[in-house]
Amino acid sequence: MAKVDTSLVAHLPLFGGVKPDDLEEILREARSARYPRNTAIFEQGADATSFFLLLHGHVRAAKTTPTGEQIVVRYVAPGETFGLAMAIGAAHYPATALAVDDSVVLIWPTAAWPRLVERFPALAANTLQTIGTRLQESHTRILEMSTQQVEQRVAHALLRLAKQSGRKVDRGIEIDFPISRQDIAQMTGTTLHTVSRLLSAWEAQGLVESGRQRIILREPHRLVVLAERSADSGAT
Amino acid sequence: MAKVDTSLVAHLPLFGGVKPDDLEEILREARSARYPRNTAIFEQGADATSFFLLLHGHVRAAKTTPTGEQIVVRYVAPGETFGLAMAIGAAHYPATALAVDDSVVLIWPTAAWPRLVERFPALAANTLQTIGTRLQESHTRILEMSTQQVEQRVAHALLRLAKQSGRKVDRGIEIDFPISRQDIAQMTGTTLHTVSRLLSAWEAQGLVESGRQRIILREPHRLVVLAERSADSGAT
DNA sequence: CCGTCGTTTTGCGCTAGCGCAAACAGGCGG
DNA sequence: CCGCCTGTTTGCGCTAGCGCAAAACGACGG
Repeated sequence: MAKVDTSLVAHLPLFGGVKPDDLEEILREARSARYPRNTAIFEQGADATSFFLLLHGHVRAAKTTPTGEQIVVRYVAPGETFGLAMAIGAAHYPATALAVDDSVVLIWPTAAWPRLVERFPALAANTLQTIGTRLQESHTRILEMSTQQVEQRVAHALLRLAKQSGRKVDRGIEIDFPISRQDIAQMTGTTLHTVSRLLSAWEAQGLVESGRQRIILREPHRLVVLAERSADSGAT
Repeated sequence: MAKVDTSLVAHLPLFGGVKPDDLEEILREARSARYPRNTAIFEQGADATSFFLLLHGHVRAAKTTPTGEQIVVRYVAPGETFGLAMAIGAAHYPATALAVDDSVVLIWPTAAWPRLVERFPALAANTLQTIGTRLQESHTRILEMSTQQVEQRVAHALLRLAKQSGRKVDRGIEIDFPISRQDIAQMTGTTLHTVSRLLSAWEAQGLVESGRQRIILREPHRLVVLAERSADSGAT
């Protein structure tokens, strides 16, 4: 079904140390699918029947509390895997995945994972690496939430998004997918109101330029300074 | 050097699916060491020369910011691995490990990991599982920090500690290692003052009993109720 | 038994950021 | 072109929890 050229994915971390022929075999087990903007790829709590590799687009992974509050776990960029519930021994997806942009993914059945790992141990090693990196990032996020003010956290979040999915435009660096104030609030543990106020203030200072689900960093360097600042003085 | 009986560790998750003979071989590569209470096992930022398996005692993994603030990443219980920097592709330890109680650990040189994984792929799979679980827990913690009040977070933290390392005593469940108000604050993203106030209030209500680096949950069930509560009424 | 040091308790004032509410704006479908 | 829907902005008041400070406590070594 899926006719994916190996050269498109061979360089991805997931396939590091995998021989071309093997890669071909691995890809044979996958199918590809397209998800239009704002469609769910899987829901939190659903059976983890598949795992995914994002080829194009952007996906938001979000976790919901029993009472309905949400946090954004991460944004998935092209080339990254997601929905790896099985690799970590979970039978159900721990989060919801939503295509925030028209997206194309490769899909493997969860059931294929044990066999693949046995035949190609590099997959396990690479995945371990990936998950480990994410764990690190989670810890960093916890550290930030524990020790930094909202302003610093939001600045860091924007800088990270720009680094991961920034597109150079004439005015600066634009975050390359639709993202709302609410989303940013859910990444940083604050409210959309506070994010809105911050962005307004930053816009007035020429630090950013933003609109509906759209943010451009005009002066990344000044934003870095702001993000680094510990807990002192106010506006310029 | 280390004469560790395989039967002591064979049942641990890390060695799931490893044959007894293989286990013997794996253990031959390890040495054991004892760390007295309040000694560092490794420091954040140091070269990740070894990885560890805790046999007895308790270890606190903590991360420090450039400005000196700390958070507790987790408490390691006997049977758990720690210092897995290499498995996740980090050359340096991302946190500091401190023996909070007299502790005994098995130590493998980081350099042995690739070879071990190659010979015993189950190790990689098991470690992936472990790291995956920790990632989940991190996300849960982020969710809590984003959506819950301090009181709920502290209650959850205590319940988790009790579950992981609780010892049944006549009065209730005691957390089985020395832990200060400050430590709990660093686990929940608050201050030792606030934790102290909460514990005082809970003690007055007979929920807990506590002293210097010592906490006993007297009414775990009522604490669960408290932890679950969303954001409403006050004291009894 | 006493002194010392780390931990805990508690009071008090303050403020970052939340919560609510209402107005506003931009893009899309009809 | 109009109306609607979703996202954004902004004002206002409030409070959870922080930060500082000081005192009390308790364990341990000498």
